[in-house]
Amino acid sequence: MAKGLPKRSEDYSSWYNELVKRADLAEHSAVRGCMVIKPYGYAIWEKMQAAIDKMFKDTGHSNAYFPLFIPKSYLSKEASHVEGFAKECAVVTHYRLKQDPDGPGVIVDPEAKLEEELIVRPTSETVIWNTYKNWIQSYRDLPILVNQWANVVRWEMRTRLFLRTAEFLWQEGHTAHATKDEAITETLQMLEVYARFSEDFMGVPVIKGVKSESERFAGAVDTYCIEALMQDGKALQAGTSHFLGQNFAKAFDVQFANKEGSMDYVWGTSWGVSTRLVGALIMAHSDDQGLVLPPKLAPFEVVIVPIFRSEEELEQISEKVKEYKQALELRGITVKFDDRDTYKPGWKFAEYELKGVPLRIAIGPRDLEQGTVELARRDTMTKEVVQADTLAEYIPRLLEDIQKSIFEKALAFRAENTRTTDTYDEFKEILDNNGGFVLAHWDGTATTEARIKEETKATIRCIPLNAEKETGTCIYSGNPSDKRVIFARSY
RNA sequence: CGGGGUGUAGCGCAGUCCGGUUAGCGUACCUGGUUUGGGACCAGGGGGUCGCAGGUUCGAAUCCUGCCACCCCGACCA
Repeated sequence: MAKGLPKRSEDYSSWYNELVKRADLAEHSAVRGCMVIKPYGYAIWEKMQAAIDKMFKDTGHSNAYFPLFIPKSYLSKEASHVEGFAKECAVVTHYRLKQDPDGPGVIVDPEAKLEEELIVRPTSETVIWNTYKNWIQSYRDLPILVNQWANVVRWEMRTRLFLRTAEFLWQEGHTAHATKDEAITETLQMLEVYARFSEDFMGVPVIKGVKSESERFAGAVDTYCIEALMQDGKALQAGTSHFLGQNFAKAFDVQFANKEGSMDYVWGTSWGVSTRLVGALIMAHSDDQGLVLPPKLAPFEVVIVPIFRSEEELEQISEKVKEYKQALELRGITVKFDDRDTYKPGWKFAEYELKGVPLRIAIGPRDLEQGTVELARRDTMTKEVVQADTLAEYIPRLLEDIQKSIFEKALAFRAENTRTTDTYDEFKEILDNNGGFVLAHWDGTATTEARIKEETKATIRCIPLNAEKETGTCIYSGNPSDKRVIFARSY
């Protein structure tokens, strides 16, 4: 039977790629480095968007939209920002095509060269700050709390479905504030929003922290992040929130008259999460059977599979199913009834397991007689027969339980794969044998960080916000350190 | 851009070393029948510029030359 996925434990990479394709989430496009997100995969992203967007609205943010193209000169206004992004940008140089005089097809019209090249946005700080300059005169215009849902392009050399593609979908929030404190508060608030989303909706536990200087966003004063651990022991940065200081305000000359009547530069933040979260979701929970989706993000939470021999039997079942389905939908549960006669029940079972549907109800003649249904949980792969009239009551609780236990399983996995060490030898041994997060002392220098990265491929994922003060010595240099940081190999 | 690999039916592959009828297998697809509580079975059927271009040869998926594409590992990164 050639239907199974590659084993997760044997070849994580193939397992992931196969799963993404077989669960109908996405595929590589013919266009270099780009991805086609298929309807089922996109439905998950839409669920994420809806939940995240609501959290933004609840914290006072509004959506807006800024241009896809950035004039080259904008990008060069903030020195470190350019340096960070210049290498990976797509550039528009012409605005017209014409018939090829030497044959069929079209060529770029050399007459139609742009005066100034346009960069396809890799991120929008520059266009947005250029716009904010016109929006802000006085402290009364502040704060500006804006988010945009958009696509961005980064010409990555190597791509992986959802985790790294040349074009990806994301949201980027860009806020402007009158004071430093307010901007920092905003930065941390949004980090908290991301952490809550990840844990409460995705069921993925994360560590909140701040990036070391070398991992910092180009143009930021501080980059905060949430770091998640995948099942292969590698870390994944799931979201970032940047305190920009006055860097972009200075680069774009965004000043305002403060209460005291003097001019001051605006303080900024930016923060984002992307379709990479779908990748995180897949890698955090799925198994050899396929995807495991937390109910809150599943395109549908329950699938009903009828088991029938004849048209009449299907009709009888369908009648009951309509009843059950309605009762569940009244409770806000999304239900899909798959009454196709072109696929057999066993095939459907396997298919919905591959797609990670949290709960499956099977109902056949036997159940009709006894007023029962068979309930199967995707996360634990357990089955039980329950009285149909208890469903409306029982399923909402069960879904909550699934949501919770998926998170707890991931949390337990992280706990098992988080280790503490004080020696470099053990550090290397842990990375090679177990992977996962390694808590170790670091002397705070970029040199040490770079050496460790070079020798072990592990990077400092973050300096945890809740790190306890603890004196120790750097595992690499032996120099003093006052707290442990998190190392891991990462995506 | 460096190192390795692969291009043959929608997908996965064999065949290439050592050239030889009509290019094959699994799966998917279509038709008919029997089936249906864990990816059904039987029978029949359709589907191929063998990555592209050129060359060698009576004859090329197979040998030679050039090109292209994709994948994996590295550098870059949400």
